[in-house]
Amino acid sequence: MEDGFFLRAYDVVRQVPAGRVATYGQVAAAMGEPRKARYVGFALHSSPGVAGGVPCHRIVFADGSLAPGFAFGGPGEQRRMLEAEGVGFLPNGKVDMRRYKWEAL
DNA sequence: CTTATGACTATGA
DNA sequence: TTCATAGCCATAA
Repeated sequence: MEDGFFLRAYDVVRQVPAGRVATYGQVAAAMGEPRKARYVGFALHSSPGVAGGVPCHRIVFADGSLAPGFAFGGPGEQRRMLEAEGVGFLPNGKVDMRRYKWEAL
């Protein structure tokens, strides 16, 4: 498996508590490189999954929308997982970032 | 070496 | 409001 950037990405994502969400850029920023938001997504694509300690379902777009098209079996699946953790969604189908956006302490 | 691509983000129409 | 485009940078060919 890839190491370095990917492992760092996993490490950051792993720090996101349940019931919280983080954006790609935010994870990248936590790694010290906010310009690599795209790689965070790419790393999550290659991630071992939730079972591997990488809750990729907690990572969303900057506007709170979920990953397009594919994901864990469908965006509906991702949303369901987040709701199961206590994350609330807005009427527009996006995560209530104002309330659930994670901040690196 | 250059070109193409991508689970992003910001900006403009 | 939604849609399209540009910029970002690592990896692959």
